[in-house]
Amino acid sequence: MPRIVDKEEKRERILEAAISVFAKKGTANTKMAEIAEAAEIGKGTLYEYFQNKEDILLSAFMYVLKKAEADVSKKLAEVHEPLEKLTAYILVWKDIMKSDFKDHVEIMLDIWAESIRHKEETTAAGLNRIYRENRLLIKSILDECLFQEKIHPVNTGIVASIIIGVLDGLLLQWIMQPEIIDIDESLEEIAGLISRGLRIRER
Amino acid sequence: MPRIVDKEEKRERILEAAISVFAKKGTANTKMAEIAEAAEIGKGTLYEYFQNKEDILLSAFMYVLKKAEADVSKKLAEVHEPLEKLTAYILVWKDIMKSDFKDHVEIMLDIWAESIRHKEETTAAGLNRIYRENRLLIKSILDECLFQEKIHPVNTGIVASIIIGVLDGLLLQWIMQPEIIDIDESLEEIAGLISRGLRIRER
Amino acid sequence: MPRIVDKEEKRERILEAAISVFAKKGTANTKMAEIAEAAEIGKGTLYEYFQNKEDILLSAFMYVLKKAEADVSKKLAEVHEPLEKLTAYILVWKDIMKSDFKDHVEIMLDIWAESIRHKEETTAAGLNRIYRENRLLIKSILDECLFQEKIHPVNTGIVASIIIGVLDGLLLQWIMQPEIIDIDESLEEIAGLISRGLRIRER
Amino acid sequence: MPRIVDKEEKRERILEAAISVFAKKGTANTKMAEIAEAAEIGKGTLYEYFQNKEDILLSAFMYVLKKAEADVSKKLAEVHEPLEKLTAYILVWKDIMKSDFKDHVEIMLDIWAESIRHKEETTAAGLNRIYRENRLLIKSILDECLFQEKIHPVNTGIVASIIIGVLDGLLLQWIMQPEIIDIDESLEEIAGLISRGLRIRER
DNA sequence: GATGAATGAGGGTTCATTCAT
DNA sequence: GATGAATGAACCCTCATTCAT
Repeated sequence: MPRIVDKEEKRERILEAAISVFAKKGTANTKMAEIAEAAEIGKGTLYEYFQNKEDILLSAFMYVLKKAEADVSKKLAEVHEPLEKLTAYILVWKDIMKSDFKDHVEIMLDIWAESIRHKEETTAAGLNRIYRENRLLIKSILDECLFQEKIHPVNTGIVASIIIGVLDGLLLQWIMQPEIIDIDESLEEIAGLISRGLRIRER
Repeated sequence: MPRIVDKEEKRERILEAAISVFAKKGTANTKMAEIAEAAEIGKGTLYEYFQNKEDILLSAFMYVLKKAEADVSKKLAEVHEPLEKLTAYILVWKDIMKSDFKDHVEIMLDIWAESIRHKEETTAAGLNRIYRENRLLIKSILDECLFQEKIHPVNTGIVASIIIGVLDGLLLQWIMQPEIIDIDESLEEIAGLISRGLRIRER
Repeated sequence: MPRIVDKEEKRERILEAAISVFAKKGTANTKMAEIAEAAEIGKGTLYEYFQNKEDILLSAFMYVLKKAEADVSKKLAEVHEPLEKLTAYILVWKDIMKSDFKDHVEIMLDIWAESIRHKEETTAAGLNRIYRENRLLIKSILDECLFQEKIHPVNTGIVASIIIGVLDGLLLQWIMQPEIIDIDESLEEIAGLISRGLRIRER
Repeated sequence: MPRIVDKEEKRERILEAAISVFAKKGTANTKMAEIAEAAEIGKGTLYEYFQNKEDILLSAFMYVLKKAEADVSKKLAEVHEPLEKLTAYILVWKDIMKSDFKDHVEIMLDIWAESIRHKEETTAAGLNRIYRENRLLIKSILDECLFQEKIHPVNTGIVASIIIGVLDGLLLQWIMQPEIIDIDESLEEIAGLISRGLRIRER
């Protein structure tokens, strides 16, 4: 009997190696040989675990998102008051951003760019699903706030997009100019703005 | 000196052709031959006007930004009241987004992604300069608002980042899912949020 | 010594699997993995029974020829009159052609092509031996006919080549356009032509 | 203006180089780099004239056949008596065989083998067309012989197949064992056999 | 003995760039 | 100045073979 290998675990090891190379070189400039070298396996072995480069890229992307999603749901489950949930959501993203996600985001940009062009295909579908799910999540939190009369009446769907948008947008600026953007202070300011903009002041 | 005008004009014609191909295919998947064909010139001629592919990409990028910048300054010059300026800024971007800029943005994502990796180089420098300038522009508007006691005391630099961020972030979502994001309504809601969040209510 | 029998039998099972894959895909396009799968064994096991791909190909070829040769000698042994032997020879080949040999021939073409280039090597030697033996077989039949004054005086060696040639040639056409070539009628016509061309009419 | 090139002529130069390499190495073992080297051009240039390796192979094949076809029709045009036409047909093939066609045939075998597997595709279609056309040509000659009562009544279609078959079959044997097969004598014997087998003896 | 995970040499193809005309 | 024919470095992927278990 041949070598026994935990295929799933090795697949993840390869993905993590791939992600670090993608992040450093850019997806288009990353050679299969480099991924193999980073994963400390032979070039050919990559093809035992993935169909081709595209498949590695997509898988890396999904891998990153799954991890982030897991973080988010875990943190949100700890909070119950809806307005606090909103704040919690923003703060989880702050943590994710400040973790190794920073590297990951660099890949996501490549995939974003690619997705925009191939709007119908699987990669784009994955990204779109993520956005949709996050919008729905935030919208449901906002709806609950609204139901409990904690916030002014607003189009909660649109505000959800806006909240996601501001997180993405700040992330971009921070990635490009980390020395200029103070991510902690910025996200607190956002939380404040949203509070003041949305919350009904109790007297 | 008509020669020079001709040269410059042809360069721009090539850039516009390049942009449309970049937008359709993605910068990495765009071949020099395709740019040449779109510009209705010979492959070799490209090298009379640009040093190499990289140069075309960077030039295309700068070309797009210059146009957008010109739009912004023209519109802002028409308004004088600082809070209105803020609204005007947002609305100009709405117009830019809804114009052919949509194609351009798809290129910018590629360049964004590339810039993030080559933080020190010219391309990234260009992008960073744009962000810095826009942040400063908005900050100065906010500072004026503050000086005139139109808004609550906030860290105007950070709020500037946030405003740019939310515009970028919404743009991304809109590009990917134009049928879901209502860009007009969203931007109005943003204006509202910022108003309510910042403005000092006169009695 | 049952071990040896098992080994030999497994070898043949592998060969038959290999032949069916070679026939379907062509020798050059057949992968070792495909042979292993068809033989329902592991890839590595192939190398327990054969030195390498080349060895499998050559062995498959020899295996096919041995079976055909056995058929021919068995049938010829049943006939004794020399002119009838000639007809019998042709008819055996008709049966062989119409059996699973059709698949086998597709392999032989590959080997033919390969043999032509490596005229000195083993594969070619095998093929040449077969041709030589068959020519000699037919020549001896013809010589006997001649001795018994059943046929006109001809160069029996050359006529032997011609008879083999026409069988090969028809086989090729039939393989390629089975719906156009009626192999039964054709071979009967050949028998007729040879008869009329060679036989001395008794009065 | 760039280099001016007779594309059609260069294409043929490449084909002839390709044929000589195919003949020496076998189609499957021939590397694009080798073809390029033989044609004294760069590897990339091959792709200016052909879509891919397959295309070169098919084109080489057609090129060979076109030349042979031209030879045949030219020779047949010189003869008018139908029985002589038959002999002429056989003798032209003898000449073709003895010319550089020998190399070409080695390629044809590869294509034959490949065609047999891909019965529906273009390569096979080309080969089948050639066979059909040659069968029809010979059949029409035989039909004329029959009409002029020069030969016994036979199924001319089948006899046409047989004649082609015997030429192919002898060619194969001759290619593999040129020192054993005397192609001149063999073809004369064939002509004799056909004569005696078909011709009505005038008294 | 049997296996299939691992490998890397090798080959087809692409494409930015050059340069003769 | 303009062109596109020519080029070859570079890269993705295949697959025969090895070898640890």
